[in-house]
Amino acid sequence: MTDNENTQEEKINYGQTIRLPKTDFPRRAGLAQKEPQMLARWRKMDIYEKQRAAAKGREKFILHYGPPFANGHIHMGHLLSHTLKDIVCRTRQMEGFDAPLVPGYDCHGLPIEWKVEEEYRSKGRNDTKDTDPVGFRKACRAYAAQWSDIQTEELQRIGIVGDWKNPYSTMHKKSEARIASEIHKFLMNGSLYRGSKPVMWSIPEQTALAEAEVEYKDVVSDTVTVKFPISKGPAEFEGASVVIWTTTPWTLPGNRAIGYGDDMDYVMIAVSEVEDDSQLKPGDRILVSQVLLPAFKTAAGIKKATESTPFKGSAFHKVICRHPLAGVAKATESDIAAGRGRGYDFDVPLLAGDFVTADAGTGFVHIAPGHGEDDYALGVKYGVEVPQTVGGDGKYFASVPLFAGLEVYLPNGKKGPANKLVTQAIADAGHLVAKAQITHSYPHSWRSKAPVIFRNTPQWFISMDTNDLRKKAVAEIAKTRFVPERGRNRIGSMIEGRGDWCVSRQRAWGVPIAIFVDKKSGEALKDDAVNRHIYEVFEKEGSDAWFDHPPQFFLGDKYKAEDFEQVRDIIDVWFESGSTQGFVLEDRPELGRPADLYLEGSDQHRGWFQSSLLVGVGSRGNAPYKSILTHGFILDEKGYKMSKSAGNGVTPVQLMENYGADILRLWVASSGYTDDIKFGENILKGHVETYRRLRSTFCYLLGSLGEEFEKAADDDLSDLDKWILHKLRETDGLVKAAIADFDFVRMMAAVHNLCARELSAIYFDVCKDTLYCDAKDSVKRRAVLTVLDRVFAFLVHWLAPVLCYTAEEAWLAYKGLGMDDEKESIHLSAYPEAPDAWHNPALDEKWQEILAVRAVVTGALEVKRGEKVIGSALEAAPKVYVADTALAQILKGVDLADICITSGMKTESAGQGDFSLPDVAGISVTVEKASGEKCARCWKYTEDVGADKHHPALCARCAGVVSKEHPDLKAAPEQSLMETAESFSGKMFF
RNA sequence: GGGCCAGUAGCUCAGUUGGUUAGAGCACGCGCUUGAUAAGCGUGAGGUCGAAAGUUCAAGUCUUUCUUGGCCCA
Repeated sequence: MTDNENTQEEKINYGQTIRLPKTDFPRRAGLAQKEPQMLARWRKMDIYEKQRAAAKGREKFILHYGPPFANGHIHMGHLLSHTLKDIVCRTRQMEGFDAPLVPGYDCHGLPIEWKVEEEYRSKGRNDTKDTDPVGFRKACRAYAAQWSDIQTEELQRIGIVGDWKNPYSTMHKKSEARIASEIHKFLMNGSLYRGSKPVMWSIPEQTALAEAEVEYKDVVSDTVTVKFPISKGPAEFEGASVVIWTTTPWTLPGNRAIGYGDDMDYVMIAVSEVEDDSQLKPGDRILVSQVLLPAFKTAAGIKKATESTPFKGSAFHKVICRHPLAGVAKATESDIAAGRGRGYDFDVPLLAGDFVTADAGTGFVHIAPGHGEDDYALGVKYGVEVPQTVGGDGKYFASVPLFAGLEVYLPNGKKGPANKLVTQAIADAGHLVAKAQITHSYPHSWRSKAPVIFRNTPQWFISMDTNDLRKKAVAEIAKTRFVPERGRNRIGSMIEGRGDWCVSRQRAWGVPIAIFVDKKSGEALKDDAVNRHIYEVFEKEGSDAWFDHPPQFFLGDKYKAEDFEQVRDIIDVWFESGSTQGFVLEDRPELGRPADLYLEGSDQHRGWFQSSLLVGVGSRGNAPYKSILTHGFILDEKGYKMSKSAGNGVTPVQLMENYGADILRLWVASSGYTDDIKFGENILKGHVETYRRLRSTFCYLLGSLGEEFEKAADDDLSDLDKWILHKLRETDGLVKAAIADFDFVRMMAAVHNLCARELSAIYFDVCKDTLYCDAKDSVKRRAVLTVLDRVFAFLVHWLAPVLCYTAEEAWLAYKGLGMDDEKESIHLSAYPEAPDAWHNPALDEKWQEILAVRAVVTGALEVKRGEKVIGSALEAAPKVYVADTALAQILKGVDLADICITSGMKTESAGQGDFSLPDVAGISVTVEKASGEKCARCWKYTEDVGADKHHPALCARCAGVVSKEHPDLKAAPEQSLMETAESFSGKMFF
């Protein structure tokens, strides 16, 4: 080689003659900037409407969207739930269903009522929800509307495709009319009844309070220990007394039972010596918890007593006591007329309660069913009377013997005389054992700071059993598909164990229980005509009408308003949400009932899934859904519950601005929603890496597919090409199966694995030489391009439901369209078909063997690379020793050098190479350096470099291609490189 | 306190009816390439499967207890 030749060769940059991938689809995503543009384009082209039009007449897949509460910005939970809904709808739509999504908002309810009250106060307004209910409701409506709009923006930013121009709302007039009429259905079929229930009640505010409206503060309370003499029971208990301890003596007139623990240990003591100031006498026999006995003796002033052997609480089964005030109240005629003639002469049964503990007191719990949750539940369970003893004004009702009209608490929230007088009465009756004071935590009104009382109030209930609601609901659960399956058990046990549904709330912001009660009979008015009238008025005016018009307006001519009480309670918001099956599924023409799927967080087993089931079964006889999908909750990176501060610290909106919605969507799709999901920026960063791989796969495909080419015939595909088609079909099968199971982790894993293993590491790598260096129109090259085209088609569709922005971007790049296009969208496209002809398990098996050989070769190359014998694999020409003749035959049929990207390859049937892998038996490899020279264009070492005198630096193959495709380009000194490059720029790639 | 559920490499997940040495991708270390280059390829190291006991020839898988965490209740 002379110096002159060298100079000439260096002038030709053959790199200009190879076809490197080229595309406008950038490797760096820039999602935060690009996504809003894409979103604007989708809105402009009205993608949702286009989807509907494209899918018109197709079988429907109906996901019923549960309404988020219109109060505040969206949080990570919304992101999870909505993204899952979106992925479900998009996959079904691509499968060929018409999958509409109608979003909606839950607009009524306490939190909004609160916020508006707060606004009223901060503005110093004098009107309240009581003085101007309609004005107050208007303010609530405006508040909910404002947040609905904000959430609409935020949810769309995630990429949720749905009817955002026309969402449903629980506060629409039609919705309110429907909600009221759903209640009427329960009224008419006899399931709705008026009962009573203890609620937390604030006397200064004259209102019931929800758990969220109370705060617990330490207060000093009077405590009393009281004897209840046993009146009926086993002989050994005769003459003995049970003792209870309570911090609310004022509830003792409401006592109707005593709770004990079945498995707790009790003793009977006989008092023999007492302190001077003790209320007990020698000879008294007392039943008390064994562990609490020492404390009891101290409290009661007992010096000496004998103890029985301990026994279990189950011994108290069917034991009856007398009330400590029995026989004290004398019945007058007016007492008898008022229904209190018995005084306190009733049985006080001992009942087993699982809430009884030996933590404090005596091991017996005083049960006043009108004054506590446990008490009420236990009372109802055993059919014990639930007396009403204290009114909303904090005074005992006139019907309460001895204490009628007495104040428990004063209107200013201070203690009334009740505790003192009740205690005195019991002492007078000889049943007070001890009194004291303790400091303990007690609920107070969050607003007035006054202590609350538990009091029984009239409420409206839907019976679980009158019309077999429970039984039918359980039967419907058996017919429903649950994803994951354990949801069935969870909701089932809740339905089986739950009490009647309390649907009334003493609130201002919601739909009223629009019914009338006959003042004489106390019965609710059941008249279809009245109900219809109410419905029609609500439909026209909204449920504000209930507070706007006089009762007579609704009652019509048939009834007189003065004979009826207009119920002004508000319907439980859960009942409203349960009614969406009416005003959304049934009323929206594009939807239908039952829905194919309800999808929400697992907390909705008690919430929406249950309320929808009960409304559906109670009014229509069946469940409103065919299947239920539940997802877990979002935890922080350590697996702990998201704290408020952390939750507020990172909002989906901020994350989308930093990472892009597609990254978050990928995180959702890649996380197993059947359990709780951990979230944090480090976790997100992991998914960013996955995104990069997927994106760079798109990038490479688009770069290769940018040119026009004639598709190759099936017969022209190589075995490797066909194997990729087999893998494509196989992956498609995995994707479709995963979609059927709503298992998006599996779906993404299948797609990502294909990209990383078969495509990037094998096919793309192996085919580079063909794509870059072979003649443009060579069959081999066109075959690869044909396969890549298929690969792109599948990949972009597989990913579109998850990476909705990126897939669209890739799709537009593929079609050569820009953002100004308003017709094309991957989201209007269906999954491509993978022909059965691609299925080729025999070929797959063959390639598994070939790839095993490849693994040995790359292993051997790695050793030589470590020894600095070679750098690039193209510097090597390994010898492969194959003992197995069948495998040797297979290897003969393929170009193993190409597959291993080496310059040469020899296979030997006998002998032993230097390197082998324990997992691959019968294969060994010796790496030798490739002979010949390095081709300046394809970089392979071949013996035929320099065969073409015009291109002395090229191998025969490359020289042929260059001569044909670039006839002007010769190793001629007068032609400049730059001119050459310009002469084929433009036609080369596009 | 009760009901339901979960705990497999640093991270995200597989692990079929109990059956060889528990897998994948990502991250990490090392090397190659510099013609997918804020890319690509190869290769290596990482797990007492939350803990303990039990059943079994054999346990990530079945049983019990404990522990940590979650949801819903009380």
